Order: sequence, then structure tokens, then C-alpha cells
Amino acid sequence: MMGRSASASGWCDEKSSLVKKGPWTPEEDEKLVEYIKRYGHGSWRALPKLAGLNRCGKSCRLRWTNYLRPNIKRGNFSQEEEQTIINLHALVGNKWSAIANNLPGRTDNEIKNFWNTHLKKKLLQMGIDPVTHRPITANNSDNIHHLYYLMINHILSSLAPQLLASSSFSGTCGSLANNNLMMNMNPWGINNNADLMRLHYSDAKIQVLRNILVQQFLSSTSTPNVEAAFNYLLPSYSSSSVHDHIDHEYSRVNINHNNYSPHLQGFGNGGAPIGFVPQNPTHASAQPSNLISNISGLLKALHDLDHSQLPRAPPVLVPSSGSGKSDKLLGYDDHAPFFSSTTGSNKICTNNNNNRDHSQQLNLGGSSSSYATPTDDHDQLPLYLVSSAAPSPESSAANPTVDNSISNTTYSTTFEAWGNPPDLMDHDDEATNHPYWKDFIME
DNA sequence: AAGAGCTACAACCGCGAGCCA
DNA sequence: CTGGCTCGCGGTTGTAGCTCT
Repeated sequence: MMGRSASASGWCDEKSSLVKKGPWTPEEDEKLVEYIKRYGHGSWRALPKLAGLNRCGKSCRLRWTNYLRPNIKRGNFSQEEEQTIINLHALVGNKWSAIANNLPGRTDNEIKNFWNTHLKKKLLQMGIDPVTHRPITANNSDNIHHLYYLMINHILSSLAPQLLASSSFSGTCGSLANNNLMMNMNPWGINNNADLMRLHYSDAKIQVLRNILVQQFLSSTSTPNVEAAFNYLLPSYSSSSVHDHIDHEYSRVNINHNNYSPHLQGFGNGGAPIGFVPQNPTHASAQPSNLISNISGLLKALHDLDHSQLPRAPPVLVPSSGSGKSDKLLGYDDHAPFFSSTTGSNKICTNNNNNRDHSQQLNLGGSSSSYATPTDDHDQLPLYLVSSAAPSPESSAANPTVDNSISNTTYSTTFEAWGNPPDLMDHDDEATNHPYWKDFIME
């Protein structure tokens, strides 16, 4: 608010030059802690005088909330905390307080600083835009990592309905500021604001998964490995190769191996049956054009695996109550509306079940220092796919939270909605210029 | 050894939003 | 309904300490 006085804004009246600024002394800290311990903070504005501090109320509040209050965790961020921050940032952006709510003992200020000094740079080094959590795309359509990233993007997008069906997956508030390709393609028929919110939320989930994958596969080694990606996506088959996964899935849905196998052959790793991209990045099969073929083949395989679950209702908007309270992470509520505009700002909100520790619930942790190691711990990933007991379309349909207005979209698969990928096998040279990839590459 | 540059983080500031008279 | 007050969020700044040359 322009023209507002310093006093009204909560900061010290500038006329009062006696009010101290700058670093707090141990004596001041002691006074503040002692006072709050005995009386509580009450009105921050009135506190300094009562506590005998020559500070403004706002300075006292900041000192207390960011430094002095009990249970503040100091020191380095753990790997798990780091990952949680990145994942939540992909969901909510610079909502530091929302992120802090999910990291017990950490303050929004601390997280903000950590992001600005460490994580932002880390993502940039990984070729990821820290704002959008998408690859930095300038002139990198021939970049193997970028293409790999695009593939992940598409895989995740194709799996979006399943992801949405995952009740264990939860997120937090986000605005409409971020858009994605799914919006443009409108695969599920976006007819109203609630639909838009739903799609946005699915995008947020996908961005989280992107982060997981990118951190897992691009940060530590130079050569992306699709097999590792699949093993990570499908950890329930911990000892299986990519082909095994696909064999398994195909047998499960009774599709002949021969329908997809040709598309996957020739992408092996020097005769090894697995690995769409060889470990040696200079190998011919690692060249972008071949990678496109890999992607094409993979997409063909995925096409048939896509069971097109309709999305579950997104989390409920429950705006913060009271002055300045941060948005609470609220759970899925099968009986509440998708969306409300109570606060006047379009927000979806999330998660979670009665104040359960969000970082634990999301449980997006995992080593980011090595390739994915398939695990038997099915709780490690918030994916429909990690569960061997995948929800059936029937159970999904029985779920009262499925919005029938969305169900009217009758695509049997996501790919049908978007159009099948072209057969790029014979167009390697121009693969990256193919219109089908334009949407991805030009993002 | 010293200065420049960099990093980390505490603290400041502006503003939006809720509350209430 | 309006306007003042208060709180808290998020962007920015200041500076101490570290590293590099």
C-alpha cells in the first residue's frame, strides 16, 4: 500500500531515530525470550516497550519467529529436506511459508535463503529452470539430456490419469500462474474453472515427478538411462529389466509381445537386451536422432499400457483462516468442493490428512546421488505405478470423488486424446523437427 | 598479507489481507 | 461500507566470514 506510514506497516516509526536496527545482541535476545516465555508475545506492536527493548514490534516478531522460538532446527539441510523443498517448490513456487509448514523446525526465511543460495544453482547446473522446473530449452533440442527429459515429460503426461488416481499423492497450494502443455491439449475437456484447477494440479504432480527423475538420473552421471528411469518408475518389479517390465505389463493386459517388441529392438546397449541409451554417450545409438526413435518406440509401448484412469478429485481448497495464517495443507476430502474462491485468489490447496507430517506423507526422498536403485519399498514413490495392486477402472469409477463432468471425456487412452505419436523410425534426421515434438521441444 | 569477490544468512521493507470499530 | 491497525509473507539488502588470487 503506497503512502502507508512505517508505523502502520508494523515497522518502526522513522521519526523515532532511537529505535535500534541491525543485528540483535545476546542481551536483546535474552530480554525478548524472557518476556515471551512469561507473557507470550501478545501484540507485537506493544511488546518492545513492555519487554524493555528498543526495537520495533516487527523486528521482534522476526527475531522470534526466525531465530529465537523453540524447536528451530539449525544446521545443514538433509538430503531429504532438500528434496522435499525442491518437490514442494515445483508444486507451489515461492510459497516459502507453505513449504516451511512441511519441514518441521525450519523457517520460511531459512528455506528461502537455502533455495536462493543452493538449490537454485543446483537446478541450473542440472539444466533445469528453477522457476518452472523445466529444462532450459535454448538451442538444446539436440541435447541428449533435453530429449531424455522430454521423454520423461511425455511418459509422465501419459501416466497422468494414473497419477491422479493415486490417493497417496498429495501436494499443496498453487496458483494458476504455471501452465503446461496439457492445458493446451485439453485432453480431458476443460469446461470450467474446476477442470482447470484439476489439470493444473495434475501438472503440479507431474512436475514433482519430473524433479524426482531429473534429480535421480541427470545429476550424477552424464548419460541418461531409460532403463534406470523405468526401474525407478516401476520399482515393484525390482529385479526386472525394462523389457521385463513391459513384458509383464503386456501380459497383464494381454497384448502380444510382437506388437511392441520391434519398436524396442535395436536400442539395446551393445547387444545387451536392455537400456535404450548406451552408457557411452558417443555411441551412435545415443545420438539424438536415435534417441527420438527410442522415444517413439517407447511411446508406442506406453500407448498400450495407458489404461486411462480418470482423475480423482483434486484436493480441497481450504483457505487459511485468520489474519495472515499460512495456507494449511489439507487432505483430499471426498465430500468437499474442488474449488472455492473464498479468498479471492484462485488457489488450489492440498493436502493432507489432519496435520500429518507432509514431508513424510509425500515421502519423495531417496538418494539423488546415484542412479535409481529399484526398491521393494513400494511406499517410496507416490505413484500409482509402484503399487502392485493398481486401482482398477471399476474402483475408480466407484469412487464418488470422480467428477462425472470430466468423465464425459471418452478417450480410451490419453494418447488417443492427444493423437498418437508419429512413427519416427524412418525420419531420424528430421525427428526433432517433427510437428509431434514441437510442443515439447518448443516449450 | 591483503584486497577483491563470493557466499550465506539475518534482518529489513513493502505490501496484501483479515479483523474490527 | 470504510478506514485504521495488525500480522505475516515474500522480495531484497546488508554484512560477516570465507575463498581466491
